Amino acid sequence: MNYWLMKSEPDEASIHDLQRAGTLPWTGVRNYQARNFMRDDMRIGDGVLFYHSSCAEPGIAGLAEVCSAPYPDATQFDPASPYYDAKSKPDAPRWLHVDVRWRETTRLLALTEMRAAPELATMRVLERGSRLSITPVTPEQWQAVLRRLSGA
DNA sequence: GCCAACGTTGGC
DNA sequence: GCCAACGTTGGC
Repeated sequence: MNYWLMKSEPDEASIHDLQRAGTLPWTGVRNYQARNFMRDDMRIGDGVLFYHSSCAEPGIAGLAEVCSAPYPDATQFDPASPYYDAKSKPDAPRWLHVDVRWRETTRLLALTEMRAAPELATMRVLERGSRLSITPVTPEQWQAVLRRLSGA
């Protein structure tokens, strides 16, 4: 069992969108490191910290879980999609993704609070210059986030 | 394989 | 909108 932090712009897909939909395909990842995490290291049932980015109040907005094996991202073959990749061929898809299932919409654990929390200081997403949309989370970090969200 | 130019991310 | 950080591209 692994844990992850996954960034989404709430304008594109918020935790509320995920709650409504139940599950969503995590389309649009166009970074090799993030893709490799999904392709090589994610397992069904892995825990996901759902993070809102590029918005007024960035931070962790809920909990989710990986609910599919990796499979090709259809948007890479769609010329009308902003995620279209002309160099990717259907017989050798370059981009793939997993599906994610809603678990809980939490209070917002704001980025400012995350930065101020000593027990979260090691989180990859907080590293200077970190832009990766998917980062691994340790079991200790996961537990620390849950403790903080439960107000303990 | 180097590396400059360029593009993107994302907080502020 | 700014800009630091960093990934990607492409000429050589």
